[in-house]
Amino acid sequence: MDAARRLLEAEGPSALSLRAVAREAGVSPAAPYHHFKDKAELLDAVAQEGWDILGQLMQEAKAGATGMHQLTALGIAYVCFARDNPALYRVMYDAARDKDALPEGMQQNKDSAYCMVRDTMIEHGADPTQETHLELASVAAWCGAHGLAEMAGFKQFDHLKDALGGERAFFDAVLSHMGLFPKAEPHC
Amino acid sequence: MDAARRLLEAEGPSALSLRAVAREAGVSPAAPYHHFKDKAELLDAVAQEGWDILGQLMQEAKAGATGMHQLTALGIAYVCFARDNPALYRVMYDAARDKDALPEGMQQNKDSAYCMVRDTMIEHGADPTQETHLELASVAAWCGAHGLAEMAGFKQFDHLKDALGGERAFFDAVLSHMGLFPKAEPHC
DNA sequence: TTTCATATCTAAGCGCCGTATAGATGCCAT
DNA sequence: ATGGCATCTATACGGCGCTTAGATATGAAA
Repeated sequence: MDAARRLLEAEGPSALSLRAVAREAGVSPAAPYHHFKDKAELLDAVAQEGWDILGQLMQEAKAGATGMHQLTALGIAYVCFARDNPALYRVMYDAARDKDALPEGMQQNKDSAYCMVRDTMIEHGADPTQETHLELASVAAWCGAHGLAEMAGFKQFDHLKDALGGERAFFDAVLSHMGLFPKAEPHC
Repeated sequence: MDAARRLLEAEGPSALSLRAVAREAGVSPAAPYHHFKDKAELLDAVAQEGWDILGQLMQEAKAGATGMHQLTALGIAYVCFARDNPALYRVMYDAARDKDALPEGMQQNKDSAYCMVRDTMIEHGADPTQETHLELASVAAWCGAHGLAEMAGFKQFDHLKDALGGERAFFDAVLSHMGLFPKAEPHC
């Protein structure tokens, strides 16, 4: 898995073949099959690690903000993670797509990130008895952040980033345009 | 390209190999190379067709709504397209990602869809002189719709769809939670 | 009508991929 | 000392993207 993460960072997701991972780890092409059922299971494990790391980053971001700004901090942390680890982020979503159910650990890590959004909304005014409305708001926030995360790297937006004074400001502006994220404090 | 589209619908994007396309078309594995430089170029062509179709659907959706609801109609049309053509939608974004510049025709088709959002905002009150704000709003709407489009198929949301009385209502609710899309009219 | 360029295709092969099988090696508890 | 277990290798199969070399048809020019 170390080899897989190394390869992913260095060469991107298209270079992440089982054989390449084995080469990087210095073992034969068949060796990984004694640890993972198939390639998908290896990718699942990498993805789960990714959700774990993302969860920690979001936790830290939340701790570094106050009030409703915590929500924006979560969103920014989410998008920055995707920008800094584009290949890993894609593996994480590829693993989640086209699957009836996620592997246990991955579902847990993913849920914990989602629940952080939900909990933050409750802590700052959302009515926890209006379950449907609360979930909708969380899902909308998640969708918005995910959409921005996927597009964050598009060259098309470079002039907007410049006009706003940086990528960070761009993320903040887009998120705050979606009703759910208040404009962030200027620091960090 | 007909063979490619057929395969894409029938077997999903992972089955879309050049050789499979050639088989489906009834020619040798090398034949496609006389029409496309490589596999990516074939996928680009398929993606461009996809943007074209999506643009038409959005145009029709806009024509079928009035006032600010046109914006929601665009969003719903976008998300429904992704739900009905998940494999094609992925090819479209995979072709757009990891590329410095899109092929000419694809960029045009993609821009025309984007401009429809922008224009609709201007037609219904957005100030066209505030260029940056206008673009931000359009980008935010695009991100939100894309995020929802990618997650539309997640099993996790099934209970929400049920609670709201259908997928369509779910899309509408999520989009309207993002500040930019007013709640749609009940029909269609 | 012959000739020749062009478009389209096939056949064969390269190296890489995911995966399966069979067997080797080392370690640890009995 | 022995047997089970975890880990690994060697080898092979078919599919993949792609390349090269050569075949076939078509249509314009001579």
